[in-house]
Amino acid sequence: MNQVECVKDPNLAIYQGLSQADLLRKIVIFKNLSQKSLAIIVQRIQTLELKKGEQIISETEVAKGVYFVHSGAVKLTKQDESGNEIIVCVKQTGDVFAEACLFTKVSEYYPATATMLQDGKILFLDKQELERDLYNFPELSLQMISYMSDALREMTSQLRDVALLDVYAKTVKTLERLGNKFNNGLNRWDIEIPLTIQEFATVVGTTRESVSRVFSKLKKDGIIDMKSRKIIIRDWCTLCTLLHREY
Amino acid sequence: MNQVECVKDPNLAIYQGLSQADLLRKIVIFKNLSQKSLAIIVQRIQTLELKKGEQIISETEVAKGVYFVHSGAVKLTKQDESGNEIIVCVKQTGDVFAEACLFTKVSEYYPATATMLQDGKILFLDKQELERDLYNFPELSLQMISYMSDALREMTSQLRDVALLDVYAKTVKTLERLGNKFNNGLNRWDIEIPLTIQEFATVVGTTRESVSRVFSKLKKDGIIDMKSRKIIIRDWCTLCTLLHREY
DNA sequence: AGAAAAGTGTGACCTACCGCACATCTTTTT
DNA sequence: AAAAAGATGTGCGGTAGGTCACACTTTTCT
Repeated sequence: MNQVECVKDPNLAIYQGLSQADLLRKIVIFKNLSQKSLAIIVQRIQTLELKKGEQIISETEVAKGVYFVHSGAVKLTKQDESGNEIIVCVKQTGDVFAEACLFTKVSEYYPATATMLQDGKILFLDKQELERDLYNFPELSLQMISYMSDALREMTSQLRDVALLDVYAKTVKTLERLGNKFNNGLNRWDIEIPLTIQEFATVVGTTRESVSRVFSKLKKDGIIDMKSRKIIIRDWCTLCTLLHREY
Repeated sequence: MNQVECVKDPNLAIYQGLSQADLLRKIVIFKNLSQKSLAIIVQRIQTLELKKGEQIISETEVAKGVYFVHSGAVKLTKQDESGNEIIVCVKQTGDVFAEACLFTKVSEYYPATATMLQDGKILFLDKQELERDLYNFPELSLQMISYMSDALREMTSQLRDVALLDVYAKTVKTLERLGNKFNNGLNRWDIEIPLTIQEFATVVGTTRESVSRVFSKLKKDGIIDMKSRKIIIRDWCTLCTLLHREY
């Protein structure tokens, strides 16, 4: 684990078979795969170094493969006809995205647009090659099914929240959800979410202004804070009580 | 809110031996499985005959297995704390549900509540047994991944619609979506959707009254109709143009 | 068939929140 | 360091759509 973080020159990793296997270990669905199986897959992986704001894939583009977040964070967005945007999901180190393009017909588009929220490394694997790997390594298939189970489950909860809750409740819930996701170091204090209020609003499914108003209150209570275009959760404990206390 | 009168009788499970292999062929993920593999799985399948309105699983219940719709239709719902309900998804002949419980920890709940919309046969397979089958039959895993891909993709679109569209647009889109789903016989005319307006409203994520108002217009234009607590789409072609014409 | 239960249609409020406007604050660029 | 670009805070209508109320229709039950 420490070795992974020690890679100084990213380009070096691309040519060193072994160290790239370590890159893959960061991805949940590869974590428990045997060294042998991994070695085979590694050869086909492409690594992309991307900067904040750069677009990885677009929902208007034919799906070519599946992506993995090695480092940094990624937002997945969808638009309606009039250009309004919603962030469907935020992906983080270890996550997979565009997995919904697997086993679809070749002309199918990507399910969403993906954009970097922070600088980071993204791994790419061609659709057909991953499909073959899934066939050859049953453990990998199971991991994938497990991962998709979680994704589906989370998405149904999100759908319920978006449809039923008011802006205040949705905002707090989204803070909890993303807070959990970005609580890397297990430090319960000062969790950073790399989103602006504008972006956060599109996760919640509301307007910038509405979120801003809710945030004003939360800031006053010392629960959250903002610094350099990130949201910082200062008081996780209180945050989690907001919705559960009786009215 | 309105509690469902649940008559769940496990004794209704019928074991029908070999002819059950044919039952399984109706399910998308089993369709292309070899006769041999299928024969093994069949032995563990349980069949439930259920009536309209009967509850199959609840989101407050520990997940025991995965279900398949042999006939009839099923709604999957979630509730928030105050009892408001949303229909997350409607499942039909060939579909799978509760698949999100695969490979989760044993104490995990079902992701949603499932209730019959029409009389029908539901097949059940124990979670652990299906997990083992997935490991043993790679083709089955691939089918499952493919199915979950579609589910994920559809869900992201639905999330976008719920968050961004107004009631009119959401209603029409939902009619299109469900129309496609229930257009069994490929007859483009008179597609029946086995939902009341009340239920339909919870799919759309709005109130009964709002849907009723939109439906009034659509009925006046001869696009839809209602008969015996079903929605009937009379003019599919016009329905599909409603949202796409310029304003 | 008749009663009870469930679902529907529509008008009249009422309110949450969207959209606009504009000032202010923060970050990036040059 | 100044300028430009971007993000945020907040007041103020306007309105889509939620809520309530009640009459009416359709389905189910006995």
